Amino acid sequence: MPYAQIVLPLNLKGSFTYKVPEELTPVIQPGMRVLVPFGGKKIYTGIVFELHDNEPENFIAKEIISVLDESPILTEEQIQFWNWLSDYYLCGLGEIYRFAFPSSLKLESETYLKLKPNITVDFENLDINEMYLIQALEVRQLINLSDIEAFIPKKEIIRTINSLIDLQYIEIDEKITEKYKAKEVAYVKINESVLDNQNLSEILLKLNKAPKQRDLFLFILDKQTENPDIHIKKSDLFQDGHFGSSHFKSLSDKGLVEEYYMQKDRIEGYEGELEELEELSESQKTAKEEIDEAFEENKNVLLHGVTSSGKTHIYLEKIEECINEGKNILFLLPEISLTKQITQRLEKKYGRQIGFYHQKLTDFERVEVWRRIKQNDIKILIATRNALFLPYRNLGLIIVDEEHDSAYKPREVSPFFNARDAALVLAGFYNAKVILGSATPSVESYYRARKGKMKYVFLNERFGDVKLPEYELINFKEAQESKKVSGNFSLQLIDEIRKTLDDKNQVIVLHNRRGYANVVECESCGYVNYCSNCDVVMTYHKAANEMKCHYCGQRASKPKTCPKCYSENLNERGVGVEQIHEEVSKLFPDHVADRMDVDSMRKKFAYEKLYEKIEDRETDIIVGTQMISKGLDFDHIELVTIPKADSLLYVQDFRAEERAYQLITQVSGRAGRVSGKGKILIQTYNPDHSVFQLIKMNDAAKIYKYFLTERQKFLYPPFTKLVMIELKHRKEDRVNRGSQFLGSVLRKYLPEECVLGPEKAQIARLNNLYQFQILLKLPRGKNYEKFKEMILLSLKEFDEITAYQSIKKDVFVDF
DNA sequence: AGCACGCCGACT
DNA sequence: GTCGGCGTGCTC
Repeated sequence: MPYAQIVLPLNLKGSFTYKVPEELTPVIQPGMRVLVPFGGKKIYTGIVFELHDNEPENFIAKEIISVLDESPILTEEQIQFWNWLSDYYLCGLGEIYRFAFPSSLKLESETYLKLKPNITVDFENLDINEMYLIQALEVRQLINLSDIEAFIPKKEIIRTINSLIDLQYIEIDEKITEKYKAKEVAYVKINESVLDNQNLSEILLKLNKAPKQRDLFLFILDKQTENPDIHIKKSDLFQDGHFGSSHFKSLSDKGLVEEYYMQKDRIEGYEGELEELEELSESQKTAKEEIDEAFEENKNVLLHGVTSSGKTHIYLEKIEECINEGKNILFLLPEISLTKQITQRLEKKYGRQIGFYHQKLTDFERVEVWRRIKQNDIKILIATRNALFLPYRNLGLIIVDEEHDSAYKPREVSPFFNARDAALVLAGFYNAKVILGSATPSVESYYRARKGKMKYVFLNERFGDVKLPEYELINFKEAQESKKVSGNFSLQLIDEIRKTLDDKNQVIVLHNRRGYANVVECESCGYVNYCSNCDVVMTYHKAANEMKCHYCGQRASKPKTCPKCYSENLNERGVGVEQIHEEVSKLFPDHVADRMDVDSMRKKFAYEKLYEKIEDRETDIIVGTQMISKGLDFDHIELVTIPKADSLLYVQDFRAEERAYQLITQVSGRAGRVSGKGKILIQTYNPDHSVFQLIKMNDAAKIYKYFLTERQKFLYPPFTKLVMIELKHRKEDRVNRGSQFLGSVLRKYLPEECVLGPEKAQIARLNNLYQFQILLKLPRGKNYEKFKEMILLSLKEFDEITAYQSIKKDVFVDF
């Protein structure tokens, strides 16, 4: 098989064909990383996806420079998974590769070269470039590929390196990886196989000739048996000068002890005792049995458990079972800041078998987790969506917590995929099971479960007989008419808050809109402050005293007079959370009201500080955006209020009502977690709105039935498949015409009623790019695959027009 | 995606 | 006279 299909970390579709040099044919395998030249002077780390012997017809394949792995870094399951993602989400393998791998695992021209140790170079047979490079390496030891450009012509670089690697003079240095190693602390332990064999006396006998080594061995063994959960720092061994590192090295060479590296802060968490699980309540037991049944039938599970029903508890049981079967677990969360509770409970029990993987890790930390996963060193990985790409072995269970959360499919980063749906597919490749958990499942998952494609498990009670909170609707219109209001608060609402505060309990006020005022408008001439990069009005932030664009982040100072007509009558419209916070502070001057939104939480540890403040009950009222719906599990919050609930529904999105329901239900879950006397006050102009009425009834089956009926009526998912194509360009005219053209091509291949648009995007210009959208509403079922091929065909036809090539296209499947 | 090549305007 | 803007084409 002298040819290989290589995926490169570029946003190009498909793979590239390279020739496998003869000496590499015995070692190369799909899933391994290789170094390949690309486009004149660049070198990339690519991945072998396929080996074959079809000589390309239209070009001459370049040769693979070297193979970087001894065994495939991408498992077979991952290769299947990547192919699926690429097919399903219409994205390139290169994009997936880019996203999936930590950058140290895909070094490019930043890759460093070094001389092989102990070599004698025969300069006679080198050409001039090769000599330059060797000489440069003798002086500098490490050189990256870009540096080489300074003294070797670009076109000669690859050939020169190639030839020197062939001659065994130089090699690739993984310097970047090693550079980070210093940040970790070395720990030591007795080799596990030694402990298993139990033939200690034999070992000690052999060590008798080396008393220092024997003592050291015993010292480590002692510490380890004393408390198996403790980690022994390598540096501690040598502290009193009794042992030296050579003693340790000898032991390590004999295979008796080994060292391992960990981040320091990771270990500090779980020095406590092991915690046994509390027993499950009756309803939890039933739920767990239902899950067991489902797994036996090879079905995945949607665990719909109301807030505080103890879903985590059930997860823990399943995790334990899974570990006992020798399988590993992936625990997915929408964002890593939510790990607190689950981590605390798991760490006590599983200690060093837990790993974390998320967007905030440094590159080296990511590589470290890769290594540990590959070595089967992590049993439970707590992670965000980017962890779907790790080289798992033995994966037995994936838990997707808060499965409805939109953080599972962010719109900003390509490739665009929904981690929840991808997890289901990935699990399939590993023959692993999935539990999707949520108090407010997405309509799609609910439907899937109700259709029998997954098992639906409903946990309808809070743990420990705690009652669910009660909902009450306040008619703000009536309150206004009878003059029983103060600002945005009805007197009834104020009264309820006061009562709660008088009882020394805490109150949450939800207002899901950042800033102080949405718009600052000139009363004389109507001027409003637009962002210069986007077609969006800027929001006034009083706390920071500036105007902010919530889309591109641009900031500007707040005008004192109208920049157009110099009038001083600037009017603020649209209520933001800062304003609600201000009102609350004025209404309850004797109580502490804190604000929680992305703007006030930007400072380091701001979140932690506020969290503690709430925990210590130094804060009485927490005013915040949707941020407060997550992770705030406190015992003394008894009242949740939503003064301007209508704003949750005024969003132009077919999921707006679902989102509103989810947000309201999630914040509601913060109330009365212990007392069972939680109360939710929804203040609205439309108390008769179905969504509010249904929330008040607190009947999940009914509200999902309502959502599903609406979706069916207007042909939205889960009854159709949505694909959205977004086109962007700096020139409005260009992208306008381009999208018209693409629209006409799509209409040529797809049924007329399936193609909607193109239309200007809701934000017509973002970051100086004009955006147009085409929405495809496609039927589910067999035809869908055909239609998707038609989409690909249309995009290809579109790409053939050179004038449109500079238009950026993003395709969102399952929009 | 990145990069080279090539063709037009505003500068030492 | 050139520097540098970006439109276009190509990468196994």
